[in-house]
Amino acid sequence: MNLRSPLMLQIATGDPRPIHRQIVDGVRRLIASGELTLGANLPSVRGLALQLGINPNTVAKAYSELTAEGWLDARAGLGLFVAAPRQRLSDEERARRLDEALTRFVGDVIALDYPAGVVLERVAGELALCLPKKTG
Amino acid sequence: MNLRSPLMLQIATGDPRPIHRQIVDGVRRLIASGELTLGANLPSVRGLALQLGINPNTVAKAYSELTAEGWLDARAGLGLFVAAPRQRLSDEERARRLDEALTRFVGDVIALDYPAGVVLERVAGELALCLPKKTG
Amino acid sequence: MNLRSPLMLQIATGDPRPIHRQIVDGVRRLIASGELTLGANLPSVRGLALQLGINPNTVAKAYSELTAEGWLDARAGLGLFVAAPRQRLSDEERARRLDEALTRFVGDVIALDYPAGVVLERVAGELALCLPKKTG
Amino acid sequence: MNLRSPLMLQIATGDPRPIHRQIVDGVRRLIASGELTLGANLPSVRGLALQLGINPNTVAKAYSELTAEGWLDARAGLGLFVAAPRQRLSDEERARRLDEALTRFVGDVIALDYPAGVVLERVAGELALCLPKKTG
DNA sequence: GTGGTCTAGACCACG
DNA sequence: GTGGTCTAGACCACT
Repeated sequence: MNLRSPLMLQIATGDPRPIHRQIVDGVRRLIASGELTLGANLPSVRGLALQLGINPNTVAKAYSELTAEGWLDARAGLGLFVAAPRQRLSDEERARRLDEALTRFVGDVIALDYPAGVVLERVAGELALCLPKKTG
Repeated sequence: MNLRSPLMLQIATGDPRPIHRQIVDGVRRLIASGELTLGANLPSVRGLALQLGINPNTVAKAYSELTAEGWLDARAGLGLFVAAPRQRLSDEERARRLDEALTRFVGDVIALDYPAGVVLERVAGELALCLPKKTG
Repeated sequence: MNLRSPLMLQIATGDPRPIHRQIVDGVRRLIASGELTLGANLPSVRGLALQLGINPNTVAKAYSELTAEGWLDARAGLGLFVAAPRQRLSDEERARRLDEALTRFVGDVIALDYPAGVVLERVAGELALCLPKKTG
Repeated sequence: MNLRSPLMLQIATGDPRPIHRQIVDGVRRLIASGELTLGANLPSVRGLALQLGINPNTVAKAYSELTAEGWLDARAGLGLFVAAPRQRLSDEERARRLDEALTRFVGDVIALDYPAGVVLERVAGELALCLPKKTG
């Protein structure tokens, strides 16, 4: 994998999430799915901002969140790198966040009146895209 | 279950969702799960506000969203009632919203580093709680 | 037409509709008639409140309804924009709402004792103003 | 036409209009369509309340509105009768109300994205049910 | 009593 | 600056 290649990220203007959130989610996804591996060098703040056509401050905010959460390591003068996996959150916190995401997701999906089987298949499909290397 | 009984709803201060959103999600869930059936009378705006320790306007906002979405009927002077179920959204809109919810959910959950199987089990469990009529 | 220009909206104090409803109807009309096109930037919540001499919360309520119905996209820090058109309601729901609007309209108009021809002409005229793309 | 026959009126619980408003609209419609002619005797307050399964106060309120607007004459001890047609509202007031009804109707209908022709046909059909005897 | 509307003013997150 | 949320308190129409 070559360093400094453009991230496979896209900002969707229709997406209700704030831009920096889309970046954070996207990078976490790329790391979780293995497309960004340990030590990979991320685009610079200015580079990614240029690539996505957004304000560098927005990228900086996203990177700083990812660093705070332990996904990235910032090395002054060199850039940002995918950090070694470690227990980034306490088990309590992880469980709490899973509950929250579940509640929100189910609340949204119930309104759509899909059969449970269909929803489960879609969830499984999406997870398979992102998590196989962690569980296989 | 007697009418006007307190709703099985709780507001979590740690939850990032705004309060009125938590109420909307919760009521939709109670309706979908069958705990609130057609014609059931909901707690009054002021009553629920008192029960939850929040401002009546916040409850009114939640109830008004539920009414706009067709889940509740409001009758001034009488109260709020669970409305007759009907297909409110087009198929395309439903599919679009499912995609949106999926993307958001997976984005949230990936960061937690749970095995896909665990997540799927939890989703299945939550759906089973809410959609008993659909799966039984 | 330059962005952020004042909306061609007026609040009629004699109108029995609540203010936020008049705004919702007015904006939907401007969108349907093509005076507000895809991506157009609407006046800010505070700006429109100032223009109309009403409380910003009232404007926010109207904008929030329009966003919930899919007419507008809101981006915090950026503003509100006309959303891409899509089929949001099922055919049955649309038919139900047309029936409801018809019943109400005819109920209101009968009391006025106008000849049917006059009423029809007026309706046709109003529709022609709003749906030029559909009729031209 | 026999006196004191039940009115062809129905109260729809799903209808967002308050009950007394549904009665007022319904009676005006029956008068306008000719189903209730000059001098016809209306059901008593208690009788109509019983027929519709609602509170007599609600019926009384509706009848009092109709009397105030000049549609009915109340004759103490005898009951209520359809009043002789006279100019009940000023031309200005009638025009204002027509405008209001039009604006509301068009605002509601635009959101449904029906072709103008379809809407016009439906309006014409509804009006034909109520107004032919006035215009033919 | 009920729901609905409006105002006023505060605070937050976003860009 | 932007939109979004929440509180507080007033007033209205309906039953």
